[in-house]
Amino acid sequence: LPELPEVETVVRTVGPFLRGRRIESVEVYPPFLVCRDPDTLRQHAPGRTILEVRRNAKHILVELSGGWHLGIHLGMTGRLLAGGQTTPHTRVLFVLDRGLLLYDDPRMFGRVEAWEAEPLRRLGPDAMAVLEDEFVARMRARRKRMKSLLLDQAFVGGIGNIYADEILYWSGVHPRALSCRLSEKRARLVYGAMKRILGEAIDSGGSSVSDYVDATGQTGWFQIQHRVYRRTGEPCGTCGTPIRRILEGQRGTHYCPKCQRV
DNA sequence: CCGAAGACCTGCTGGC
DNA sequence: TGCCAGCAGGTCTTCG
Repeated sequence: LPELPEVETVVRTVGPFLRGRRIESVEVYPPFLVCRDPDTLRQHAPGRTILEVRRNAKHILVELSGGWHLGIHLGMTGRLLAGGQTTPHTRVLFVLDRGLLLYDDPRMFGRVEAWEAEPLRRLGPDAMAVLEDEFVARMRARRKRMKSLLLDQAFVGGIGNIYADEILYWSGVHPRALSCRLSEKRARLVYGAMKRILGEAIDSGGSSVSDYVDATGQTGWFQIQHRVYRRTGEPCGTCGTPIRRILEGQRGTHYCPKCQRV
């Protein structure tokens, strides 16, 4: 469930439960794809206190006492659960001084790792934090198809396949439009759509889970009404033209051929 | 620089 | 009803 709004919801939901907790022990389960270095995690996480839980783009950073960090990425199907029962998909289990923290992930594309220093990543500015002028300037300086650019985490961090399609729909931009060809005005529309759509998704996820510690954001996630994503053949909500599906950068891409002509 | 293709995985669904 | 290709919210590497 993991694009920026879902990760933000997880952090807001699970963060308050974790803050101040002490990690007593860690269990890592084979085949060690999610946690590829179980020894480091088992050696350095127990005994430390969780100071802070933060989000950067789609990454969750858990700040531990003594300068260590947990880096968590949910991949495609990862879930971070406070409390609850282990499942056949539980890959990492943290025993806390009060309660449990589970990382579940059927497809195992996610990652749970321990780092001594804060990990450096080839990551652009966070999509909710980037300033408009910077976003617009960098977009127009690149020559790349808009769908691929929005998905490029080194350009801006946090946008995934669903929100990329929705952002382009709301700003009237064709997924294959070249970023350098957008007018400044149009680029600002893309920025505005990005902030509005991600912000609404965060509000929706956050409001529906409030203080519910063992939720992961799913509840908020499914309340969101997509206008083009996975609506191939359905009439566009604006003009009625059937939504089209193409492949762009190996990702399923949905758009309205009439409303998105830029 | 760019884009395409394949790899990494399991699980659900849509069409026959 | 049952089966299987195709597809899935992400990223990484290799190759042309």
